[in-house]
Amino acid sequence: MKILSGIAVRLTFKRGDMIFQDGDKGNGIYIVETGKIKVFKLSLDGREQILHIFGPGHTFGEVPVFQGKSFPASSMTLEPSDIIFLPRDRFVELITTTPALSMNMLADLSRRLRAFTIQIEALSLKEVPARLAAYILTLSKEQKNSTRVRLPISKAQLSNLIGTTPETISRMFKKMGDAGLIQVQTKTIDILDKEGLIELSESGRLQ
Amino acid sequence: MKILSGIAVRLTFKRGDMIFQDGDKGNGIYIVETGKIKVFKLSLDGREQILHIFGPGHTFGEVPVFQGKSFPASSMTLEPSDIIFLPRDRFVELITTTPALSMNMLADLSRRLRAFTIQIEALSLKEVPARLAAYILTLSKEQKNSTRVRLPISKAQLSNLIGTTPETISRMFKKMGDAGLIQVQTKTIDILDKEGLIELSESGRLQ
DNA sequence: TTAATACCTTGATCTGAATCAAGGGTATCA
DNA sequence: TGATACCCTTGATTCAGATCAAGGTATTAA
Repeated sequence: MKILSGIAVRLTFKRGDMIFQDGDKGNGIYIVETGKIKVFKLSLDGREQILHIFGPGHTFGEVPVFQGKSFPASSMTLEPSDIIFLPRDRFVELITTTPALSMNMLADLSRRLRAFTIQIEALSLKEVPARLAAYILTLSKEQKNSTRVRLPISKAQLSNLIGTTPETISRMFKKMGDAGLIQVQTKTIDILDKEGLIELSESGRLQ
Repeated sequence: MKILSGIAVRLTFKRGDMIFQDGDKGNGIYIVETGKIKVFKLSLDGREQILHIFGPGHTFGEVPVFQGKSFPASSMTLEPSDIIFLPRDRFVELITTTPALSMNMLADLSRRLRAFTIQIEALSLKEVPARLAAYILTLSKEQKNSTRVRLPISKAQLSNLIGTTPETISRMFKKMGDAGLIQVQTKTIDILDKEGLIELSESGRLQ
C-alpha cells in the first residue's frame, strides 16, 4: 500500500481477494491499475451473477458516492491486481471543479446503463445458446474482429456472467461445435461461421 | 404541442403511444409532466421486458445524450401523458453551467444502476414467487407501508416487469393467497403476512 | 351504450436448463 | 514439485415455468 499524491492509495490484492462487499458503505472510487476484477451478486445459496468485469483504466464503486451510500454488489479480483482508491471528498472536489470530468463520469455511467439494458434483455428474452453466441461475438469485436478469440475468464466464471451453469456451458459449446459454428479449445475459440453465430445470438435456436 | 421557454416542447400522448424506439437517435431528454410511461425491450417474437416505469417528475432518455447516440430501449405511454422534451444542446448547457444539476444527474443515473443491479439479481438468482413478493413489498413501501396496496399497472404489464407471463402471475397470486400471505382483488392486494412475504422475497419457496 | 379490445383465469402439456452424480484434467502456491 | 483446490465434461433425472387452448370478464373508445 503506497500513498499517492498525499490522498489516493494503491491497494495490492492477490487473486480472489474481496475488494468490497454488497451492502458495505462506500467512501470513494476505485481504479484498476493492473489486473482484472469482477463485480457480482451472490444468492443466499451461493449462486453468483457477474455484473461487470473491469480491467486496467476502469473505475468502479461510484454508485454509493453519488447515491445511497452502500454498494449494490460485491467485488473481487480475478487476478493479482493493483487498485487505486480515491476518497470520496477528493473525487467530488475533482468532479465539481472539472466540468469535462463530470461529463466523462456521466458518459461512463450511461455506458454501464446501456450494458445493463443488454444484460437484462439477454437474461429475460434470450436463451442460453443466444447469450453464449453474443458473448463470443463481443469477444471477437474486442479482439480486432479476429476469428480466433481468447477466453479472458474461465468457463466457470463465464457461466456466472451469462447466467447459467458450467455443465450447461459445456453442453452448449459442444452443440455449437457440432453445428459447425465454432471450435472450442481450452482457452481459445475459433469462429467458423460468423453469420450463423450472429443469427443464433439474435433469435436463433440451436439444431 | 406547446413551446416552453422558447426551446423546450410539451408533447401530448394518448395511452399506448410510442415516445421513442430502441435504436433511434436521441437528441434530448424527456420529463414526465403528467401520466405514466414504460421503458422496455422487445424480443423478435414480441415478448417484452419492462426496464423502468416513470411518472410525474421523472426524466428519461438521457443515455444517448451522454454516450453512444442511440436509445438502448423503447418507450411508450401507459396512460394519456404530457411529456416535456428538452433538446440536447440546451440540456448540456444547463448541466455544464450548474454543478448541482450535474450532481443530481449523476445521482439519478446511479439510482438507476442500483435498480438495474437489483433487477439482474432478481432475474438471474430468484424465482418468480420471490420476484413477485419483492414487488408487492416495494409497492407497500411506496404507499406509506400500507397493508392494502394498489396495483399501479395491469397484471399483464406486471408480468412483463418481473419477467414472466400473465398465466404464471395468475397462478402465483393464487398460491400466495392459499398460503395466507396475501388476498388479491382486481386492482388491490391486501398483505396478510408481511414477515412471510419478506422471507419469500429473500429466498423462500412457495408451499 | 355498445362493440371491440384487452385482460384474467384455469387446465393440459411441453421443454430448457438446473441439479445430482462421478471421473478425470489442470493450474497454483506453498 | 507435489499437494490441493479448482475446473471441465458427460450422463441421468427433475422441475419451474412457458406455451397452447379456451372461456369468461373488464375497460375503453367510438
